[in-house]
Amino acid sequence: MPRMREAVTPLMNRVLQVLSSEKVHLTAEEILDQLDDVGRATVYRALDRLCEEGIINRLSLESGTSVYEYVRKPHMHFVCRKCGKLYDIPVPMTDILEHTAAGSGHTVQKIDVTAYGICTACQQAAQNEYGGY
Amino acid sequence: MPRMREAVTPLMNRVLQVLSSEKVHLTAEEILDQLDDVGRATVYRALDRLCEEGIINRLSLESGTSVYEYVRKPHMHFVCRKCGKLYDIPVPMTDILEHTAAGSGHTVQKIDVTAYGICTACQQAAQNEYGGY
DNA sequence: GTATCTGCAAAACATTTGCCCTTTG
DNA sequence: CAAAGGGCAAATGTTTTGCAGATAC
Repeated sequence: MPRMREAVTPLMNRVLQVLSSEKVHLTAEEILDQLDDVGRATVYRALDRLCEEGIINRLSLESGTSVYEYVRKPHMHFVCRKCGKLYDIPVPMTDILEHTAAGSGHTVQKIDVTAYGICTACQQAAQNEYGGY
Repeated sequence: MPRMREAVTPLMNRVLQVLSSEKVHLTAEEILDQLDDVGRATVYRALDRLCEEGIINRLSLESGTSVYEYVRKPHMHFVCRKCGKLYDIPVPMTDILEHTAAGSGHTVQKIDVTAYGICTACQQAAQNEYGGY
């Protein structure tokens, strides 16, 4: 009988384990660093398939890199343009947005809401640097 | 007297002219194609500065490329994962999202709302291909 | 034994950098 | 002439492709 494609391969599981660690959002490179016997291509392939399966979520940031996170409750992201840190922010009306997009007749598979700006921490740092006396 | 930086350089103007053409969303490559006496780096620099000035908007798509558009009324985007086409969709509650993000104390400079899925055109094409009789 | 999973190295792609020449106030 | 704009080629960084070996049904 013909072989069939695994839903989740051993390597996909190892990637998921890395994604369960302290840091919630990881780049492909960060995941690679924690799996040093594994090749680049393999990690990228695993990430692609985990996205297809809907287990993880890829965020494409304006910096040009992508970060990956487990799929959880809908939420939006805030990216600090100074320090690059990514914050999760709960967003209550994903369903409204989904409805809006679906209203055009398109089939919506995913919605990204991402804000960019300067985070509280960087604002305070700037304050201490220039505002001190 | 010391020279000072132009707000909008001649080249930035040429880029804006290209962006005023039929197609609303253009990649850097598409803009380059229409300005064939201009170097890559120059176009990218102009695009960066136009973004800084708040005249145009950079969209970072999950395909890894960016597209640029004139800044207009707030709206969201729908990207078809099959044909890659980008649709504009009016979105009424950008202010709510902005407020949500600002609630965390961060300074919000920009909000991206992008949906991904299969567009009406591609759905119909698939229908005709497999559903015909 | 055939399709899947994986590794490695090279390729591809988008964007940025460094350097040099030109222009302008 | 000092700073800014622009061109070119090379570098950078991220992701993908091609190919070969191992594995599982």
